[in-house]
Amino acid sequence: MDLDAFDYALLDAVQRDATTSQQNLGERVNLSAAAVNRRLKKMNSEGVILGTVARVDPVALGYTLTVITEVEVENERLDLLDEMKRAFLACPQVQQCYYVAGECDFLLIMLVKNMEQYTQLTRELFFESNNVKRFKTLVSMSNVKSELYVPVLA
Amino acid sequence: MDLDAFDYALLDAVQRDATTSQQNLGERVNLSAAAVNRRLKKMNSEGVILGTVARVDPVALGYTLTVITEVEVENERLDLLDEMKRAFLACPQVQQCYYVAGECDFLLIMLVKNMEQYTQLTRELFFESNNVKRFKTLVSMSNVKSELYVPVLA
DNA sequence: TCTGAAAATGGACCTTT
DNA sequence: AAAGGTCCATTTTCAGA
Repeated sequence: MDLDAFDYALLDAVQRDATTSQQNLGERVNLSAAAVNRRLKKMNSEGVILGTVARVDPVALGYTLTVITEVEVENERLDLLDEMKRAFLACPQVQQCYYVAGECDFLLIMLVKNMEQYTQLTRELFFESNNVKRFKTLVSMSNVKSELYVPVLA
Repeated sequence: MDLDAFDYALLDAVQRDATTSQQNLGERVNLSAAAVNRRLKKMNSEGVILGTVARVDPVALGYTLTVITEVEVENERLDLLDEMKRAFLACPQVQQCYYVAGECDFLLIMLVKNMEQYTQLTRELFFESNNVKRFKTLVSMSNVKSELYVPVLA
């Protein structure tokens, strides 16, 4: 799908605040509300817009700790890696998981309530997998920035 | 603010899909649409819900590379760290930034179109700062998971 | 919890390029 | 055809009784 300047402007706006009315969006980008509606609908169905979600404050739910874990695997056999990916995907405390090139293999960003919960999770995710050679834990002292905004300019 | 089981159910739902109507949400959690409206409004104003945003597919906008950078600083003076934080915050390609305890100091997750763009960004963000001792780059080969969902159960 | 007004969405239809 | 605009019906939101 190819996108024009109107689409870019809309993507920028809805990534910042998806509650803005189509009327209001239209006024900003110089388009009728109906045209905005059509474009958003299309970008949704084409998968440019993956979805619309509420962002929740982790602290309000007791998740005061962000932990970053670098995981090194024992064996890079595809079926073993897939099994690990599945386990990470299924774990709600894993917010993000990247499979990376280089010395470590997986990088996880986890949200936990306290260190005990993290310890428990390491047991389930790392020790029981039998394919983790070692892992390194980094604890976040401050979440300077945490968003999924995709730049539309530049 | 304290939250009950209804709030939890609502937070779970709107984090997955914020386009669901309050009517529909009410049916799922056994509450009238008006009650759902009041609760969501309250959680928004109290900051439990930080906002509602559209999630965009980075690839659709040409961002095919996710790069993770571990930054080690030269000097931990607060004003210097704040200046760095500000630079990271202001850079749209930096999706996430954590200030961490341990051997490295900042962990960044960046979205770039290609390696040239990354090289350019390292110049702006690291070399020009004069406070970066060294940095290590990890390239993501697959984004196994990438969301900001906060678990409501467990 | 119910009711109702105001707002928002999304389709139909016509016009322009 | 493809995309915009206007109009209109339906749905949704949200406040007051």
